[in-house]
Amino acid sequence: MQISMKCSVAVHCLIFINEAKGKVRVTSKLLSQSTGCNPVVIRNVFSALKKAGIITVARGTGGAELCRKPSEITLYMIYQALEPDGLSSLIGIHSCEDRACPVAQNIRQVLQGPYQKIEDSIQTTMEGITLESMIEEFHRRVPDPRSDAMK
Amino acid sequence: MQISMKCSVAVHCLIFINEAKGKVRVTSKLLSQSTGCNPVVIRNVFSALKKAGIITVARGTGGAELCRKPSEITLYMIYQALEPDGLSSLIGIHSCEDRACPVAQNIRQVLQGPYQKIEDSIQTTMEGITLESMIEEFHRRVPDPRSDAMK
DNA sequence: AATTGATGTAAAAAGAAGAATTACATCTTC
DNA sequence: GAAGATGTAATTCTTCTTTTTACATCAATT
Repeated sequence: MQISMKCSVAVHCLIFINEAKGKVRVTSKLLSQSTGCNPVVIRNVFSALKKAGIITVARGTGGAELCRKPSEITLYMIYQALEPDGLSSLIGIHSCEDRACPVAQNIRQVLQGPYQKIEDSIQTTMEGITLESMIEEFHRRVPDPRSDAMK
Repeated sequence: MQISMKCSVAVHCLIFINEAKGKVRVTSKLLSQSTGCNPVVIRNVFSALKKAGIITVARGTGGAELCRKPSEITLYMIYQALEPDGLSSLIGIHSCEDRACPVAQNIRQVLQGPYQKIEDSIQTTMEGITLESMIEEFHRRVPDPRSDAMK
């Protein structure tokens, strides 16, 4: 399983929610139009982000809002929210433990250390990337008319 | 696309080839029995490792051998040999550039930096893992009767 | 309280990607 | 030339991801 589109869709949603703050009510329909995904996909992303304590979603009336500061939301939090199995789902090992060959019987154990190192390095890198930094990058490309950046 | 079984199968093959050196001729059939994969899968792995200059395979008579020292073979080399598209295939971004929304138009660019960082960290970690270290780990679990480890 | 427009989920369907297999050409040694 | 291997294209089989359908629930408005 790759670091899938779900993750990039989630970042898309979060940036959108941040930009829309105080302007428009962010519904799953609105975001489905912006992302090109089905509204159900957005709602599932919402559901995951909500469970992770990243956003709140109003029932009935609708509308999503961040419930943390962008500087406190890391890419790793977002990824973990969407992928219940975490990074270990990123790596696959063939199964052959039941074979007579000693290599077959031990390959999983031999690979475990190296693969753990890879997962750890991904996690560390992801933890160093905040939503805030991505929003800043976005504003570098699309200056906010309200902000001082235009002066 | 995940860091797939192909990669773990390749490491399996390389350790096997190293262990078999001077003892038995390593054919695709033999490794298919050890790994549980179809011989064609093994031959495809062989083909990729051969192109990467990691092993040589004798035609006609058969038999694979390492053509580098295990200390010179990194996990990244192995991975790259098997995945032509490299690490970028590990991460997916939804496509929505054609939409009117400014977030949609820029999300790809915004994510590019962060995702590049992740790929770089994976590469660095993989480059630090050698076949030699994995063989050592294997021997810690299955002492080689020929080696001094048994004395 | 009925309507409207939204969320929350389960479940089915469609599509894409990975892996296994078949088939056959080619090669080397005996 | 027979036997046993590799090399590779092409097909089939599976599995996973993604999309879509369907419907229950909810909150504000009329």
